[in-house]
Amino acid sequence: MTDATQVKPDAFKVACSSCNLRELCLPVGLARPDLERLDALVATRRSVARGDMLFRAGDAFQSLYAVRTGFFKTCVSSEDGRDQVTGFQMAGELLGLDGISNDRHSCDAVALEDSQVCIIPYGQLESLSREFTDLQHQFHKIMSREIVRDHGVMLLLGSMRAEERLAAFLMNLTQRLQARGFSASSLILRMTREEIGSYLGLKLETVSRTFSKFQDDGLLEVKQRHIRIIDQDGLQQLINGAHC
Amino acid sequence: MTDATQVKPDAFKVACSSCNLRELCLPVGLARPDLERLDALVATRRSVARGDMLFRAGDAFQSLYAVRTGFFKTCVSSEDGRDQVTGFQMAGELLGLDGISNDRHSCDAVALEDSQVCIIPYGQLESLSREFTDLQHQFHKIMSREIVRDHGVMLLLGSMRAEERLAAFLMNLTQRLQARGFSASSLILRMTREEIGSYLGLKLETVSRTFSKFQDDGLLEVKQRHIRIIDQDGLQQLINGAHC
DNA sequence: CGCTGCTTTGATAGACATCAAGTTCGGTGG
DNA sequence: CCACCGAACTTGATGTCTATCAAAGCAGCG
Repeated sequence: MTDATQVKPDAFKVACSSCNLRELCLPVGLARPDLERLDALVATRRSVARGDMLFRAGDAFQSLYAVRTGFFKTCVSSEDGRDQVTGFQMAGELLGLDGISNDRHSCDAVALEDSQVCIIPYGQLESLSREFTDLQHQFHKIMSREIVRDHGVMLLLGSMRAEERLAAFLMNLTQRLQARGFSASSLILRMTREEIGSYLGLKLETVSRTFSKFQDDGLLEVKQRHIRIIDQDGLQQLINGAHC
Repeated sequence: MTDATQVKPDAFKVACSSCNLRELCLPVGLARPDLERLDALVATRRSVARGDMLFRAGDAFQSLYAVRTGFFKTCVSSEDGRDQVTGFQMAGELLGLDGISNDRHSCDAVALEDSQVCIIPYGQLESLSREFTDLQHQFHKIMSREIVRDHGVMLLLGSMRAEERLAAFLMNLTQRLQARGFSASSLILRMTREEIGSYLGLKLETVSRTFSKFQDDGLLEVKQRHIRIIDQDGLQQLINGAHC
């Protein structure tokens, strides 16, 4: 499908300063001058076809990537073939922070639909954030937020049951979609049941069964990957331990 | 026990530049001039008695903390009383990175034995790392390493069985202890079975049973919190999926 | 010396995994 | 345009692992 020689970044660009994601992405809260310097830094974009990898574990780390359009998953795997989805990323979210620690990426980033990312050369980002306090601080916040998010996932994996996990997952997804102007009640999943299961520490059959149960309980309407949320409060109660 | 009025940081200090943890802590790889500036920044220390909290979720975020002596756990909890240990920290490791995202800490840090931490005022660290490229880069590496570590825990929680989890936990602990000059084969656990269980997504009884099984299988000698590792390779094989 | 908190161990139950068919859907080629 | 194919999904039957409930043992400390 995609021509392998066509690896060159997309020519045309949209500056951060005029990007409609600037309130969700790296530039949050930056003033004019900072923003214009950031424009110069984030000069190139790259398209990633559905199923292709943006980077993979072991690749040399050069840049961070901001999702401009589309949807990604990241997965780590252990020496024996165990595999774990560590996150799903949508527009405005950053990919590649794992690479800083070692100068090598430690996970794979796979596009779950045809996507576009902005390339943020890491060395230049470090330089620029030595100049601009706000950018520096914003970048630190993003890394810290990732740590906090991961702790939330650990809580989920360590202490929740299947229904709670799936409910939490759906609430998180819709929340993020809503922040991007999408409906709070209707969504299309970009990932398979197996990928959801991997993320949530469940088998795909359990994910499927739990979707069915939610439908039976009148919480959702499920048609394959089309989900309509009927009872948001009900889902929230599930997360808040409405068991025992 | 500890006098509540005695909250003032410990007066006497040991400079980063002459600290025996400098190869494990924030100063890794820093040259003389950077190191001396860091000395000025990390001026104060604080003692935390066993069972006391260094900070708790919701506290205003001011500083990072480097463990100088002792042992900590960090835990997050959800609105309903669910609780999850997200990590154990020993000498040279940093605490408080979660706080950057929100200007509030999002987890509790509890001393598991009488401990001492070096206080790293965060605002000053940001200033200094605008001046010193190496310090900036080192700090970013530490945050990134935390993210990578968390992904490893997600893999553990999402895809490993009880024996594998405990084996991985023990191997990780001994590795870190060894890097600090302790024996690779003999250790004293600073945490309860319940805390280990919380971290590993298991109940305390399961942790206890698994210890017993490891002992029966000749992998360990377990006497309460005293652990002697007899068959390191055996443990490693367990982690690498020696099941099925 | 007797608490109290931590740990071990046993018996049972429950949640999720596994194995095994079917079903739906989207894409492809005739 | 329709039929077919394969991937993804659903659903059922069964099994395994871990949680839960319960009781007893151990160890450190006042």
